[in-house]
Amino acid sequence: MAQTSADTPPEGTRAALIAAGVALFGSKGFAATSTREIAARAKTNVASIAYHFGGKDGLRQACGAQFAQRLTAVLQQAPVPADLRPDQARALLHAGFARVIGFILGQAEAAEMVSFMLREVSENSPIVDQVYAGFMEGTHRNVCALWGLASGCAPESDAVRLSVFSFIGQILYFRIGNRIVARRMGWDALGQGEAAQIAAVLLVHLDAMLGTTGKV
Amino acid sequence: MAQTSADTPPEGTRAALIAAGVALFGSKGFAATSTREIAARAKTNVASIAYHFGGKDGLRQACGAQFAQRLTAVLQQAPVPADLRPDQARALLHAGFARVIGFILGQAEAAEMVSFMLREVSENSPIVDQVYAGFMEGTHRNVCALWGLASGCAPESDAVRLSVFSFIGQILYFRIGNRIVARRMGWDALGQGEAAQIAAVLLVHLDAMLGTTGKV
DNA sequence: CAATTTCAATCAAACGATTGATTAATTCAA
DNA sequence: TTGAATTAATCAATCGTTTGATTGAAATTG
Repeated sequence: MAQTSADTPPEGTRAALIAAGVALFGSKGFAATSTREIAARAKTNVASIAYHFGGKDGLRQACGAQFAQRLTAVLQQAPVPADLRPDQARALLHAGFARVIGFILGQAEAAEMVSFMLREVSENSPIVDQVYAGFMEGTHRNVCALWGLASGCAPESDAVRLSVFSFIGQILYFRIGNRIVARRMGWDALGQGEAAQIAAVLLVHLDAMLGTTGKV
Repeated sequence: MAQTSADTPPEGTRAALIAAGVALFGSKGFAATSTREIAARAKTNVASIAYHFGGKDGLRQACGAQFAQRLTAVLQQAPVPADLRPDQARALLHAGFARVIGFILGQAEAAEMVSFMLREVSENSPIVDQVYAGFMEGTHRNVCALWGLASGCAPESDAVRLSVFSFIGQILYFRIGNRIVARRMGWDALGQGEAAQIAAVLLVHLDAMLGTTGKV
């Protein structure tokens, strides 16, 4: 077993395999990616996969773990003070979502990560359970707390929880369907400038949705 | 040849193979689905795939074609009159989206279809080109026309086009991430009742977004 | 200090299993 | 009888995994 400190910094073969795994699993799919192709991209031997992760499935799990770890770092969520004024909560939502949108739509790294997790979700993979319990639910709960304060609704009400999901869905759609959007918009690709333009529209939607949450 | 009218249950080997293909490609992915598994589900022989579609890739294309055909039938879009009043346009948007949401979130058939096309999109498959040119762009343009009339903005403005994409993204997210949503909401699954609850929230968002489109 | 052992890590090569595709024979309806 | 449709059997290619050998740097020993 690898006794290297499996942590943040560059690490060598193990990290290279995970990076190759996320990229290839994300773009081609788990089953469509051969272990030989992963090893080639990571500039190592096929047997390294079995050595470091026990097999192709082990590498898949490691990719899922790195997903949660990386996204947790981006979110850097702080506990929500309960005595926040609505405008303060709204400002925090704006800032937080602006950072998330910038990452999801602006960073090439995010494209691979989202694609990878998207596949896991649609295959109902056990990795999704880990990621959900590990950070998805907590993150969603925190956002709901802010959304509730900003909109004047109960944070855990159905309306708030569903609205938060809806807004996240808007962000992810532009990441997943970026080629379709780019074609329809006449863009060459979804780069930094286009991401900023989308972010501006989405933040307007955020205000609009906050103003009507719970008005069913 | 089997050229009878398209119905729900098996109508022939060809239709059974397409149905099996959409279901399996959608849930497991194209590469992860073997031709033998497809044949078994369609209750026929492996060689039937090559006979009817020329091979596995031919079946994939046929599945894509059926996707466009089926969704076109659901959308049943009529040309948009140019002299529509804003409230009439808004009413048409409400009705149309309500029907689409009901189909996407309420029909089990839609789950397979969306999963199938989702994979094609994230693999940047040539099938996406056909579906985009065949009906995606035209449909989006029609919705933009209504959205522009209802919001008072130019139909082909960046704000309108991006807002329409955003709203579609909300719908698709609940279809794709239905298991995550269900878990967070405490639901057993996403059934008819839950779909109606989501639809209510989304239609509120529609009004909210229509009111602020172009107010960047 | 030098010689030896230990061990994580990587490699080329090979394994059995499964893949999509093909073939020739057979069935079935008109 | 004829042509379309289906079948069982087989093909080469590729899959994930395993194996035994090799490396170089620590750890141990004399």
